[in-house]
Amino acid sequence: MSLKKLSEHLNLSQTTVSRALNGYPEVSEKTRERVQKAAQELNYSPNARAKGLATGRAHAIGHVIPVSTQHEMVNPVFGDFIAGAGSAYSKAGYEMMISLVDDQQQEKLYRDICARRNVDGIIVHGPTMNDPRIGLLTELDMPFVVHGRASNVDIPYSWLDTNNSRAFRRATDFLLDLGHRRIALLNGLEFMDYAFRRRESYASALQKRGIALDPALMQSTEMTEINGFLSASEMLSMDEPPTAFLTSSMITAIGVRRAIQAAGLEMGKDVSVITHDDDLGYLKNGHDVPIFTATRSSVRAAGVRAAELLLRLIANPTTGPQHEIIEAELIIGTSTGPAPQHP
Amino acid sequence: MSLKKLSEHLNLSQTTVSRALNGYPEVSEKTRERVQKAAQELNYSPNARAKGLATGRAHAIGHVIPVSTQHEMVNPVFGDFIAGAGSAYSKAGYEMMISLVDDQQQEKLYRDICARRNVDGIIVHGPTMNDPRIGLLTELDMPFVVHGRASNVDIPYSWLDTNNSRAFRRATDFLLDLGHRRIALLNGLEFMDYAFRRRESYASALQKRGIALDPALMQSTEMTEINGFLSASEMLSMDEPPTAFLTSSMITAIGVRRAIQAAGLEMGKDVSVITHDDDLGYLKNGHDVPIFTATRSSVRAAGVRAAELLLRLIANPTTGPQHEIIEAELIIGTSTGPAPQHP
DNA sequence: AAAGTCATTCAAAGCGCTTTGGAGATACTT
DNA sequence: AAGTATCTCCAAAGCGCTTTGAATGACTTT
Repeated sequence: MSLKKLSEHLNLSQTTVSRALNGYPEVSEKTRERVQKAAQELNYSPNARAKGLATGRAHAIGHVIPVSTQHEMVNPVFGDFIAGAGSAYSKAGYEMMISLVDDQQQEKLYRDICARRNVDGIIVHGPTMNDPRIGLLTELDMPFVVHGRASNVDIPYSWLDTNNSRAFRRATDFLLDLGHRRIALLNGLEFMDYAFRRRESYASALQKRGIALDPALMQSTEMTEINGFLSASEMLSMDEPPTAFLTSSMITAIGVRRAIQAAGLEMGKDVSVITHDDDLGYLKNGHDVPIFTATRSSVRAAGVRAAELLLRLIANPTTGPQHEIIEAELIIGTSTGPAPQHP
Repeated sequence: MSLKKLSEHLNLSQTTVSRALNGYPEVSEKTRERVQKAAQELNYSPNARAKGLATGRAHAIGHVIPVSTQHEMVNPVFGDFIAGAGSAYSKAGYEMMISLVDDQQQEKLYRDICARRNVDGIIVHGPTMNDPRIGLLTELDMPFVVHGRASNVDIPYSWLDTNNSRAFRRATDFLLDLGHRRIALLNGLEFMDYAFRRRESYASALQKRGIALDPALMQSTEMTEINGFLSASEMLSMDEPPTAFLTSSMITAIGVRRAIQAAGLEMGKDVSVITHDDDLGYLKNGHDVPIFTATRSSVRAAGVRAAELLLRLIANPTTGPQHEIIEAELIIGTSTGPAPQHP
């Protein structure tokens, strides 16, 4: 069913039918209703490509997901972020276009996407320090919003980020207040900007209390259950093991819990654990009482807001770069307790 | 940079430039090289919408993800499936278009997608029994591949599925061979076809050995850590608790492990656990030795193969429906052992 | 030398929509 | 009654590409 056929069927011009369906005022209400009814009945939906060509807008947003070739791993938060963003898009009548790209050929892919013009904007995932994509997209004049931030990038750009610094400072302080002095950090890969920020604020919180950093208590790996288990097991078998762990994801924390139990210790009593919790749908942190004390920030909500921000940016191209920061809540679970007293 | 500008720049017609870039033979090699060089330098990529309009092909595949409004949850395997499919698409020069839809308005969305013509094919996720989408897409004449199968749908259609029946029969038999008689099943929601199949084969394996089904040992929930923990805790406190668990996902199994430990029991000795393992990137089942005995089948690989199958279907529209079945491997970890002997 | 082939190239139509710049009909002024 | 404003509606151009059908010139063939 094309506009042409529909208009012939109605004995109207394509102009009138188009205007009737798109809500223009130069059409009588009677005609509009007649047109809408027929469109419904004949299941007419305008051809998106033709519409895009004519209007110059694709009504689609691109998400470019970096896939490191070494790890062949997709960040597990990605599914929830997409779910959030997707719901915002469908409300606004936008499509979501996803491209995977390995780190090598980022620039080419971004250039292609922009040249091909089948998205009106881009969400940049997984920013790193000095991320080159920000300069590139600015130069290519493509609206974009970064999920996260990129330290050391000094041109202005739009972003939406969890306040990782604040969250990890609070978490570290919380453990310090409980008397912990040997606090381990199981961080994500630190070329990722958020991981870099988390380490910085962990470090500064310790130093503010005059506690020297111990590199043996700081790990930076992919955030998997196994890595949490391995790192924690190793640290727990040290001469002076940590009394608390600060981890970057629920999955890592689950690995830490396993290591604690394997070492014959009790979580929340012998060893405390705080984790960041992205509030993933399939990985709820307990039901009534949270299991892990955690800094919680819904990545799904972040997806919604990032999408909305980008859509606003596209609608009003003159407004400059926008920022949004999301504060994580510190929720108290059963995984933390006072540092054990040594005789 | 448009074709028109490029051709003016080269003093050639649009026809010739288009043909040169698309590999048609009616162009001299010298001209072709000149055109390709200029296109490269000026960073020309044809406008995807215009190309699509002219050729009638979108060079994009749609993935429609069901999001149950009650649960607001995205299946965690989705990220890995997409990663697999996406890599196949980018190799073939296709885009991936993702739509989220809540169960209510499925039909309308599918009709719209087909009418709007901005995808050349669709991957159907999460088939249920009697899934109405299969009939609908067949009627709308849109190429599609189902990830999974739909029992009770009798029209032919293309699908790719893990052999869930075989996997769960083997897993159940494995536990039976170890002497277990009270085997619990923590299944996914059973309106999903794969969950239905899994239960059927679990049940038939038990019955084949003359063991009556105990409804108290069969749960069907969303596959979360919490649900695994809650179901297992409840069952372990029964008068006659199960000596083994069969779970539908690693995440559930992790919850079961927690319940076992919380009950003061040892996994692999007091209680055995077998799980299905989708081989997700961020949830590896151990490193050298698997933690859980599991039926393993990479959902990422399934994504690659489903995408390839659909692309083949689109390229050769005359071939009838195609099927692909993926066998899960049974891998032995430390979570299983002989049934404990009661005095 | 005329006719036929072949290799290159081009002008123009068409994909399905939006949008510009009227045109015709009706209602309102004076 | 003519003049003007207001409603409705339409024909046609244009978005950036592919593709058809034809033209051009060089080279063979008769």
